[in-house]
Amino acid sequence: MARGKVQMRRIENPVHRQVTFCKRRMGLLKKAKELSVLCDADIGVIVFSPLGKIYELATNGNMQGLIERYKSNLPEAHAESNEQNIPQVIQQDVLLLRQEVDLLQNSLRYMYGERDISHMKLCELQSLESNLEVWVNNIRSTKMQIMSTEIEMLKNKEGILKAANDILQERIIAQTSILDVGGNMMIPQVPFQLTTESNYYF
Amino acid sequence: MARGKVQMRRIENPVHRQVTFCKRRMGLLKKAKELSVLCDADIGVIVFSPLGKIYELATNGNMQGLIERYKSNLPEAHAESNEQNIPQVIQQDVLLLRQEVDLLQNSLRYMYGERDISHMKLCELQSLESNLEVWVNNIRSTKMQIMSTEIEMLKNKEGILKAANDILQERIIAQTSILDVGGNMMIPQVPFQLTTESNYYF
DNA sequence: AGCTATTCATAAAC
DNA sequence: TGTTTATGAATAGCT
Repeated sequence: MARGKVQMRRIENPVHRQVTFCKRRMGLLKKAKELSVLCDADIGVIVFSPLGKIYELATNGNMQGLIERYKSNLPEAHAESNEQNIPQVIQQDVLLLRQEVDLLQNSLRYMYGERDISHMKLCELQSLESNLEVWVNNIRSTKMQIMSTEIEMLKNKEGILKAANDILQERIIAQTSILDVGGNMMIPQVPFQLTTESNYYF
Repeated sequence: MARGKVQMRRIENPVHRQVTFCKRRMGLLKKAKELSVLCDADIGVIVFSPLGKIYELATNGNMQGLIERYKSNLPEAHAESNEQNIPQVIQQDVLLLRQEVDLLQNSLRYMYGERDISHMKLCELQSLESNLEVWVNNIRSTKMQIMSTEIEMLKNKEGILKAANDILQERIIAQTSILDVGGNMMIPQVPFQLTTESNYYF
């Protein structure tokens, strides 16, 4: 409700969620007290945190009595055991999650493939296009960074291998001269190539 | 809370009290629902009106279960009873759907605002970039279509105006010749230009 | 935990 | 009760 409208869905960031839980829980209990005082009503509020901790408010100071009063005035629809009700609750959860999945898939479909932009106005398309261009540019520069790192690494590797190669060549030449005393075995003209051109990612 | 600060005491005027009760009760239940959704909490609210009427909200859809859980006051009780009573198939469904939702939300997060692409792999960026390019191209061709239509329309308008212009010029010339009998008033060399270049949208 | 810029809730009036 | 409006409250995002 401040600094931006909040979406009515579970807050994914656990820190934000905890902070919001704390703040809004206080707000809720305050509102309940106010309603009770202003309108002379008895109110009970029970809050289970996601971790199972209980916060409660009973404006008459007695939650048990309030619950008894509630039960005694209950329409008998709720009186049955909860063993049948819980699966219903879960079924509701499943239904909600399915809807959520549908919604998200639709959004993604819009973002990726099936973009029915035919109904958009020219200025909206203009704005969309430039936003996407900024985005693509960000992606390109990130790609460039990654590739630069890769190239740097490969160059280092190449240097190391070249040095090793040189050393090995000298060693081979030395050994050849020793073994070749009195003989005429050829010294290899082409050294063992341990390095190749770097593979760029295009 | 509006049109003057409200005193935190029982509202004496019965009409005002009833109106406030109705409004604030709705607000309280709304707040409870919001807290439940945003912070993944189970909440129960019971309100007894001054006349004894009951209003209730149980965010898990089952006030009885919530009261049981409250009475037992055992944070584990809820989870245990769930695991005992709910078929594992359903639990798996819920788990899978939750994972699906997470996955989709992550994808959307990429697509929309939080474009922290620094952790993405090169191939992912590659794919993202080409998707966006396709998208931008779609937008451009849609823009072109819109602009073509606009240009066509403007050209038509131009033609109509030019024709009107011609007619008006002829009429003016005719009138001038009539009025100019015996006089030497100048015939306008530059006709009234009713057309201009089309305004393109660049 | 405290501070604002915002959004939200709602008292009053109809 | 539903709607509108002016205003006080709640609170999201930061620090």
